[in-house]
Amino acid sequence: MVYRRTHQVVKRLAARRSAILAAARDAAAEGGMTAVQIAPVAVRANVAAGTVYRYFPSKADLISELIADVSRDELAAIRRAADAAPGPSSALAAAVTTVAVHVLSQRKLAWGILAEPVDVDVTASRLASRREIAGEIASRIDAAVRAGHLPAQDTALAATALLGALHEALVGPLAPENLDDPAKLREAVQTVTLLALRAVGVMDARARGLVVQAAVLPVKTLVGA
Amino acid sequence: MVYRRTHQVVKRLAARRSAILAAARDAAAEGGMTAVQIAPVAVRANVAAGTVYRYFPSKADLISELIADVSRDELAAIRRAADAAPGPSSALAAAVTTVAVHVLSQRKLAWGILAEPVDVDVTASRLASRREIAGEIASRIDAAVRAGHLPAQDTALAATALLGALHEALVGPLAPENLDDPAKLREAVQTVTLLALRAVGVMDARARGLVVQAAVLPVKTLVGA
DNA sequence: AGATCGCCTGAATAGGTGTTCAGTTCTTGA
DNA sequence: TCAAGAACTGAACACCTATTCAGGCGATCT
Repeated sequence: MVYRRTHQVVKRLAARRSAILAAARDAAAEGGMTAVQIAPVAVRANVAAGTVYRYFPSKADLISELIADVSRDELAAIRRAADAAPGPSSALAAAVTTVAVHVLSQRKLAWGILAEPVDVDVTASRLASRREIAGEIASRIDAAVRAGHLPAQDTALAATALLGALHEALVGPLAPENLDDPAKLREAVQTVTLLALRAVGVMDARARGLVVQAAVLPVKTLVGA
Repeated sequence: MVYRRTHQVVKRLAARRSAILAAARDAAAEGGMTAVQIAPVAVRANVAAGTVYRYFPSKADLISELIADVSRDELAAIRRAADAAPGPSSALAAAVTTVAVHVLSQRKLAWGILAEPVDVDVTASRLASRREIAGEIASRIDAAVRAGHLPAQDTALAATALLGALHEALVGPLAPENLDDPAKLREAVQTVTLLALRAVGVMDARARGLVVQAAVLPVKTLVGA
């Protein structure tokens, strides 16, 4: 054999793969999942349509991996924010705020990942994504319960409900329009975070305090970006 | 002219139209929106595929009307339940419980109406549906606020968030599995109702009372059906 | 009964996008 | 430089379902 995968080739292949995924992500961020079509994505990634199939068996696989990627980033951000908080309740508040800020800063992408109609089956991947995020939130709620800050409850169901509330309120079809204005955005984030905290049993007054604390870092991050 | 729409014909036309809509609804209830395809729906309704187009300009129109229909029923049920309640807070609890029970009793249909991918554009219709229901919930929250039972808040956003929480927790992909068991079902309804009430600022203890009260009628209705 | 008109039928059509594959280009090691 | 094999290309293909329409059928009124 006179052809072997040299290091250089391996690197180029990996780069192509990332380029295709990045192209898909960009397309989704701009035009939602509808815009993630093989031909356009190929153009963005500077390859031919057929090439995409050398890296992903099917469109479903491409999108699934896109979803997994975005989820991974999201999960990491949530953990980072929560771990930096001083206690279980603030950690929960930080986690919720992080989700809110993230979905708002990439609304089309978030909608695409979460709920937008796609012509291929990506249920499994979406399910996994939700499970990861919901699991993280659930364990934060759990920690707060164990610390005696919240009443005992079905934390899995609560986490799911919280995410549903955030998503629907912030990126769903009824989401407020002018969230491009940083002030409005901040307000929306705080409003839904407050709702979420109260939902799991944080007292109104205490919840308001947590919201303000939690809002400082993520919103700063977002507005700066 | 020797042919005029006689009463009998008008009635038959109306019946056909209803039959087609009913067929679409049945299909959606059984197999989700994916199952709402012109040919199968036509078969269910005992007409030819072409006939569907004598009643609905396009598949999008058919589905839009289906969505509107279901919404109308839903809204009526919510109003009925809320109006029968003794005060604004119970009315809100009743409204939320009604939504929960309804989506649970027709999960596939609800998922189809709300969020399932469809190959035609039904955004407008879905938006209208959500707006109606969210509006009703918002006005119930508003009434409770005005009565001094809840803190002042952005009621529109709160209503949207509540619906998102209910839907995600009860019919979303992470919804618990065995909700066919009436006991589990009742518990799930109560859990999410409790979350919802606390979210808008009802105190934990009071919320628990409202939940139990509100659960009596709708759950009985559901389990009986 | 029969002339007339509209409703119904269902096979054929249309359109759009994921997927394939024969041919071309590039990379490697001798 | 060159043989061998891999990767890439992009036009053609395949498939699926909404939509159409020419012809048949049935209803209406005189």
